[in-house]
Amino acid sequence: MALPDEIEESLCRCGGIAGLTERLPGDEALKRESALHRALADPIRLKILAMLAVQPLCVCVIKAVLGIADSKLSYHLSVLKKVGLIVGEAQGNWIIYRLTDLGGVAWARRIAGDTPGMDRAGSENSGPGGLSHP
Amino acid sequence: MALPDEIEESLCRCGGIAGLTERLPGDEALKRESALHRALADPIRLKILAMLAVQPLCVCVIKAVLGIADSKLSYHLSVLKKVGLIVGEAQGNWIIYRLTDLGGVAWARRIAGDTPGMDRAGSENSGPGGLSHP
DNA sequence: AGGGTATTTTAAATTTATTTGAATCTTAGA
DNA sequence: TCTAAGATTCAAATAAATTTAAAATACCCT
Repeated sequence: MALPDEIEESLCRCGGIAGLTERLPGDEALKRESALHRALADPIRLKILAMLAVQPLCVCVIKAVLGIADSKLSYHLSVLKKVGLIVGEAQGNWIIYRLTDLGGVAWARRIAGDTPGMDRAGSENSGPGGLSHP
Repeated sequence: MALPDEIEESLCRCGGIAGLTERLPGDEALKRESALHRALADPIRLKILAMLAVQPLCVCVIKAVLGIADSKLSYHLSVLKKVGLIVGEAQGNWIIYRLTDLGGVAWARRIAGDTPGMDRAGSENSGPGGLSHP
C-alpha cells in the first residue's frame, strides 16, 4: 500500500492497522455515544436542555418559551427522554421535566459553548435553581 | 395558566418566562452547537475521530480500518471537515487528516464513552455530584 | 505524455428524522 | 358524570441525511 513515511512510522509504533483498531471504542459504545449526539443535534432540543438546566419545568412553560405546537414539543421531549437526557414526572395535571445526571453532564460538556467565537453560554446555574423537593 | 406551586415559585425567582428566556443561549450558538452534535451523531464518524485522536492518518488507512467504500468514507470525512472537527492536508499522493483543536475538545468531552459504565440508558442516579469523572 | 493510485464529486436511490393536524388519553374539579 | 386543561399518540406529508455506483480530479512516476 505504501504510505507517507510519517504515517507509516507512527502507525507501526502503535501496532499497525490491527493495533490501531484495538485502541478504538467498541461498536456498542460508539452507537450509544452517537445516539446521544443525535439527540443533541437540534437547536430546539438544546434549548430545552438549557431551560431545564436552569430549573425543572412543566411542558406548558417550555411551550411558552419555545412557541411551538404541542405535538412538536412532545416529539422533541420524547427524543431527549428516550436517550435518558431528561425525565418527566407526572404531578397532578402537569408533567414536570428535568435533566437527568446524564443530561447535566451533556449540557455541561457543550462543545462550542466556551470555545472561541461564541455567543454567551447559558445557565451556569447561578441561583439555587431547581425544585426544592427535599 | 396556573402552574404547580414549586414550578411557579422558582420560575418567579428567576424572572418568569421572560427571565428564563434571557438566560438561554442565542440562536446562533444553539445552531452551531447542534451542527457539531449532528456531525458527531454517527458511529462511523465517531470512529474516525477516535482513530485521529490516536494519530493523524491518511484516507487509505482509515478506510482499511473501517472497511467501507471510498466514497462513503469521503462523505463522512466531509461532514467532519465542514464543521471544523478535522482538517486534511495534502501530502503528495495522500491526504492526511488530523483532529483540529475543536475536534480534540469534542472527542475529549464524549458524553457516554469514557471509562464508566457506558451501557445504561435511563441512568437516573449515576451518583451525586454528577459532573465529575474519576 | 501516459499509466496508476488516492481521493473526491455527482446524482439517483434509499433511509431516517421532523413537522403537521386530528384524535386520544389523563387528571382535576364542578 | 361531565368538562376542560395539559399532554401524548398517530399517520400522512415533508424534509434531511446516508448509501451506492459511476465518473471525475489530482498527484506521482517513468
